[in-house]
Amino acid sequence: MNIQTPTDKKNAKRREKEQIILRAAERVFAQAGFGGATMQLIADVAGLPKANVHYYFQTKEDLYRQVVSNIFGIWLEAASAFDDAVGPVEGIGAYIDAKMEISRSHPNGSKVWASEVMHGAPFTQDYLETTLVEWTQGRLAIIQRWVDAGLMDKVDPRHLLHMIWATTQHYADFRHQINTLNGGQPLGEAQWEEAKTTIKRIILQGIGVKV
Amino acid sequence: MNIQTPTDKKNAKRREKEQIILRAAERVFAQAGFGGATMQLIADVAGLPKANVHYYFQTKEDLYRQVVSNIFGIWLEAASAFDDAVGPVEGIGAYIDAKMEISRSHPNGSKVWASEVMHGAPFTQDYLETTLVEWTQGRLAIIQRWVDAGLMDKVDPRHLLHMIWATTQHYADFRHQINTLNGGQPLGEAQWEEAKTTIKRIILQGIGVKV
DNA sequence: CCGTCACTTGACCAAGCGGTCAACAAATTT
DNA sequence: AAATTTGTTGACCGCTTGGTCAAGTGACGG
Repeated sequence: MNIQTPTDKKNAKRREKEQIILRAAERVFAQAGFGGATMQLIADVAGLPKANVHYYFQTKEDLYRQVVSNIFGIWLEAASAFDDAVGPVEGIGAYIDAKMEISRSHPNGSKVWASEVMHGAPFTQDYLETTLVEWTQGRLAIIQRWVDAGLMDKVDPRHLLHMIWATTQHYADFRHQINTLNGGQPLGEAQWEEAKTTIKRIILQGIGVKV
Repeated sequence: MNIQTPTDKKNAKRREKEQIILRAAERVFAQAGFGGATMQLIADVAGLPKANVHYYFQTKEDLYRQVVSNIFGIWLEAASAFDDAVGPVEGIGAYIDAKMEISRSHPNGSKVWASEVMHGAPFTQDYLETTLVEWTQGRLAIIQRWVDAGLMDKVDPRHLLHMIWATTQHYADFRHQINTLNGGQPLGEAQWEEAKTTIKRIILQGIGVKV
C-alpha cells in the first residue's frame, strides 16, 4: 500500500497549485469583496498569469465558492469542542476558545464569509439553509438540555449563539478597527489572551454558571 | 426671521434630492459592496438618470463617503445614552438598547460601515484615527471609573466595548443569516425584544452588576 | 419678455473587466 | 521515440464600468 503512482504525484501537484491560488483568492476577496476583486489581482498575488488561474478555476464564482466553503468547513470543525463537553463551562468555553483561535489564524476567511452573508448570501444560500440550519439545531438542542438540567440560567440559546458568533468573529472582521484603537498595533500575545479570558468570563458569568 | 427666500427653497429641494440619492446609495452599497455597486444601479433605484446622480455627487467615492459618514454620525449620537448615566446598569443598558434600535432601523448603514472597516477602511481611515479614537477613549474612561468605584467587576473596558459593538451590529450585518435560521422570517416584535433583553442580561450579569 | 443660472439627460468615451483561445512546453503513456 | 495528455501563456474579445459633455429645459430676477 501507499505506493505513489504518477497519478498521485500529479494530483498532489495540482492540489498544491490550487492551494496557492485559493490562498491568494482568500486574501483578495477579503480585501476587496467579490465585486471589487479582480482575477488579474488574484493571479498577480498568486504569482501566475491570469489564464493559468482560469485553467484551475473556470470562473471567478467557482473560485469564490471554494474559498467560502473552506472557512465554513473550518468553523464546523470547531464544533467538536462543543460536542464533547459535559456541561456549559467546558463546552461553551472551549467553543469560544476555538472560534477565537480561528479568528486569529484565518481572519481573511472570516471576512469573506461575513461579506457573503452581509450581501444576502447570493452564492451560498444553499449552505445556510441546509448545513448551517442543521448544525445550529443540534447545538441549540445541547444548550437547551443544559438549561433544562439547571446547569445554566434560562437563556434563549439562539441569542447566546449569536453573541458568541458575533463577538468571536468581530476580532477577525473588525481586526483593522481593533488595531487602530490599539495604537495602530496588532494585538499582542498577552492582549489576545486577555480578550479570550474576558469574553469567556462575561459570557459564562452572564449565563449563570460557576466559573 | 424665518422668511423663506427662493434660495432657501432651492437649497431645500437640493437637499431633498440628495437624500433620495443617499438612501438609494446606502441600499446598493450595502447589498453589493463598494466594488460591486454601480452608479447605474444607484441611479435606477433612485429613479434618476445616471448623469443626474453625478451632478449631485461628482464621483462614486464622494457618494460612498457621505453614506459612511451618515451612519457614523448616528452611532455617535447613541453615545448620549451612555454619557448621561450614573452607573453601568443604566449606561450600558441604554447604550445596548440604542445600538440595537439602530441595527433594526438602519441595517444597511451598518453593513456599509462593516464592509468599509473589513476592507481596511480605505476611504475613512481618518475617521477611525481621529473621531473614533477620541470617542472610544472617553467611553473607556467612563467604564474604568465605574470599575474603580466598585460598581462592576474588574473587566477590561476595551473588550467589553468590542463585545457590545460586535453583538449589536451582528443583528444588522448578519440579519440575513439570522432570518434564515428563523425559518426565513425576519425577527418579529417579540423576538426582537427578547434579543435585547437576553443580550443586556448576559452582559450586565457578566460584568457583575445587580440587575 | 429676456437673460441668467441651476438643473436634466441621452449619447458618448477610455479603461478595465471576466473569460477565451490557439500556440506552445512539459510530462506520461504506449 | 512517438503519441497523447496535461499544463502554460500572451494576445485577444465583447461588455460593462465610472465619468464627461454638449445640448437642452425650466424657474426666477430684473
